Amino acid sequence: MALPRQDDDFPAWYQEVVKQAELAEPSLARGTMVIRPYGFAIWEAIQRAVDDRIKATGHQNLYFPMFIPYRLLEREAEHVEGFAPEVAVVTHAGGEELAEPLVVRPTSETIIWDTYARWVQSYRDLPLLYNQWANVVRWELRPRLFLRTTEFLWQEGHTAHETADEAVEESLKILHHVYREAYEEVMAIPVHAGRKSPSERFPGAVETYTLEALMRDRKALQGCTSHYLGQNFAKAYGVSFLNRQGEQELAYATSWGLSTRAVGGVIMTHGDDAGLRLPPALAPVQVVIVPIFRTDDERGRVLEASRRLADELEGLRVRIDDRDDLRPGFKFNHWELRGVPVRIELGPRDLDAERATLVPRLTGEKEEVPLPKLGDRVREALDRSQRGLFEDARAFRDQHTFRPNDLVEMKTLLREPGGFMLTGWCGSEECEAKVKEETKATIRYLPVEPSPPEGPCIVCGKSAVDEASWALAY
RNA sequence: CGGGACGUAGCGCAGCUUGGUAGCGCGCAGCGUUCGGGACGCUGAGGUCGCGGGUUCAAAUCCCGCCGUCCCGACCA
Repeated sequence: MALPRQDDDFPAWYQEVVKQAELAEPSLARGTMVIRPYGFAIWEAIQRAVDDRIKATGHQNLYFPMFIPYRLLEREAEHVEGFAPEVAVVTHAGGEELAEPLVVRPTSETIIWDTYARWVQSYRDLPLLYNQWANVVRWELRPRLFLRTTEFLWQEGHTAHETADEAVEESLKILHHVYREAYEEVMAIPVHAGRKSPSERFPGAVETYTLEALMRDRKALQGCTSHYLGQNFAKAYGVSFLNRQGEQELAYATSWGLSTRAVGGVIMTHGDDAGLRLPPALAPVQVVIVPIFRTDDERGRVLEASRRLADELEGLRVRIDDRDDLRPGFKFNHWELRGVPVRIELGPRDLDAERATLVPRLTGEKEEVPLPKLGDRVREALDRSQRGLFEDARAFRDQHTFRPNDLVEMKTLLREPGGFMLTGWCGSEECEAKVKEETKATIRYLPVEPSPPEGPCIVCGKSAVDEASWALAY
């Protein structure tokens, strides 16, 4: 019943919230999950936020199949090397062994670029600005609900461009105007936009951009990726076009994705010991009205007033919890666990005084509001919750961002209190690997534009080429 | 895949050492009393004891094999 405390056991807290709030549960095949209606509603709200912005930036949705001939995967060397270990392969179907095995897509660059080859002949055919909502499968070793499941839902955008500049611009546009906005304005999760180090890059990418957020256990979560793929996939799959100079040229690619992992980010960014705290823009239920009564007479009065109130809150997602068999205290806990931003208590005492009791999930403080003012106050409380969750998360993140002077200090800070560590980095993979070996921290992001910081590499002491942000990560 | 823990009712667990009628709490159903921070009483339903094999008159319990889950590590959106 009671949740484990976050400070005592964060992973146990997380699992219990997901289960008790009825977001999702593990299913039969290892690492798969059933997303329950309440959890799926949160995902749908994220989808809407992302999809609207994808379309607003000029993209169209389409759909590619989930089965990809194995040989297609093999054409891009880096790509196959990166994904082969975690790919599920179908060898039998229709009661027979297949002449050619099919992979269940771990991502769709291969089939999409193989198709694009037939769609692109001229610079006039470019750009292709397409996105698909799909499920993908990656055979992960250690699954975790929402954060890392064998099958997950996501969108993957795949664009083809005439020039490298245009493709780079596209991948950054998506990062900032689609993903960052969805994260910060809708999910109320503050993020750092950055660039991945070569060792953390997507297999086959020239550059991988990322949004990184800090969870309440002080571990970082990668919120999405946006890749500039250069001409690698065009070359592997033969996507060439006649350019403005009349020469054959390979198209420039981007791909970018945001997955159901984002739901996990919402849980771990905002949740507290009482359960979820959902930003109103995302909350399947924004306002819950809990009627309080003893006698049948009171029940009639209070329920009627509740319905009137719900009507007045038109346009908001309002729910009246009129279950007869449960007492108010139980309902309070029930909806707090589910993160509903605003609760309104309505009982005989309130009605007699022509007021209602309003309780924002953000603060938990009860406020008595005269009925005529309630509509305005509810909307105000929702606005305040949306902003408050974001501000809280940002303050938490900033309080957990440090600039250690040496590796020893960084190691100490990573352990307690934890968070993002900003340091100079010389750019060598050896130094990166050494930090990982000694602290388990990895480079979460580098600035989008490389800008050598003052001071040396925290590992080797040579001059730094980049400011790296290190953290323990999911 | 390596190290550790664990699989018994929907959930959490006891029972196993020393083989012999499968139990407790929560939840669930019915009825009644309750109702402003996780109510209570009575009655009741619910079990291939993870799966397969072995030992035995008899296996949740002992033996062998397998499967799965969780935690820690390597891989990762």
